Amino acid sequence: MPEPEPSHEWKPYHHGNLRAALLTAAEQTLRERGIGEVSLRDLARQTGVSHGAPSRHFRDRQALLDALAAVGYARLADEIAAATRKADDGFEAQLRAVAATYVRFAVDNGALLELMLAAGKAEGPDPAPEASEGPYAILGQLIRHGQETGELRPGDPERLRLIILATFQGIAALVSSRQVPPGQADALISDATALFTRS
Amino acid sequence: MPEPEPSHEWKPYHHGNLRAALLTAAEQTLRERGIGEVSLRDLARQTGVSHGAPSRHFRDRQALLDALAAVGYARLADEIAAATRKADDGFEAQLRAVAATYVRFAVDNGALLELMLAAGKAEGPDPAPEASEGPYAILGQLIRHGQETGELRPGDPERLRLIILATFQGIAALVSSRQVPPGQADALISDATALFTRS
DNA sequence: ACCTGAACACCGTTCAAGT
DNA sequence: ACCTGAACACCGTTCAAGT
Repeated sequence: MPEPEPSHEWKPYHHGNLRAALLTAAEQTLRERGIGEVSLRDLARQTGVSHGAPSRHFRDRQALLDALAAVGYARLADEIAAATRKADDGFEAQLRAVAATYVRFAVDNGALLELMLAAGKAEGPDPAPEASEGPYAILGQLIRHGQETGELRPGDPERLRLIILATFQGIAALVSSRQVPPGQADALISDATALFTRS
Repeated sequence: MPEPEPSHEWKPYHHGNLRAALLTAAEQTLRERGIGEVSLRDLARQTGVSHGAPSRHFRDRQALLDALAAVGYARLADEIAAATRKADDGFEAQLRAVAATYVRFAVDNGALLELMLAAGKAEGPDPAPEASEGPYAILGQLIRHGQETGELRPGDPERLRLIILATFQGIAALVSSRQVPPGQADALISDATALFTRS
């Protein structure tokens, strides 16, 4: 007896969306086994498709990794936006919340974050969002607001943004590379934040 | 006519030191073509040796990369030590010199530094030196000295060390990942240093 | 349009064998 | 002690061919 007819005309062989399935599998492999273990052939096996199929959706391995990095940036931006909305009890608390979110993301998604930062160094198009959007834009807005209300020290806001970003990113890197235990992160973030707000 | 006798008894087949030759070739390949292109087989070809030979000196590919990271840490420590010796015109200048050296190292040896930082996350033994030695020790000494003479703000020296280290490392990461043009690094370093020294 | 499957040129790792 | 060379199980990428 025949299979029930698929709802309509063309239907992908195995997936409604092989592309999405590959990305999901890739992120899981990245998390569990590290970037070196992410191979197109293995992802094809995991999603039940022949080893040549992924090339329809990603020109090569790097294209898949770039797409994964873009997913990571979108998620980080969401998390930071959510954290700032939650911490509405003052400017310094919001700044701390941004940092804490960044550090937590770095700890929970170490390999993914590494991929996101490394993608910027390659030749191809950078999957990182522009400074005007994504996770960094929120920090920029926060800094301008803090300077307007006098809760943040004065000075070139762009340079201040970069220093704050560098410090938070550096703390995240120290925690993520286990040079600093995660439990110490909050104290470090508080110290650093106080450094910036204290005029 | 016979080859001139080698000076004495045993002589390695092709090298006085295959290990060193492999590391040199690896660093060059790392710099010119990126970490993904560093393969044991290719290094064996470059050094004129069979593809199985490297395993006598490095158990596997990761062991070679770890050794390369250790070389990097040693060189970074040397450069930072040299920079602080040179900049003997006051505490703040020394602190700036350390940061500038770190950033320059990151720009000149991007892939190597990435390797150094990534090695800490793997399972095996970390090639990074202890906090009591290597590049980070110099920063610790500098900070203690700065606090004693009152040129650096007071506070837990270990936490201050970590924040300063994080900030410098973060600036280096921003420059290295091209989120900040190299020409802007010095201004950023000066701003950050002033933030730390100004009580 | 989307996927298959063979083909090619690469890997890392292991291991008996040579010197 | 140190290296060779074959063997094995993997890769990424390409491309004619199928549905």
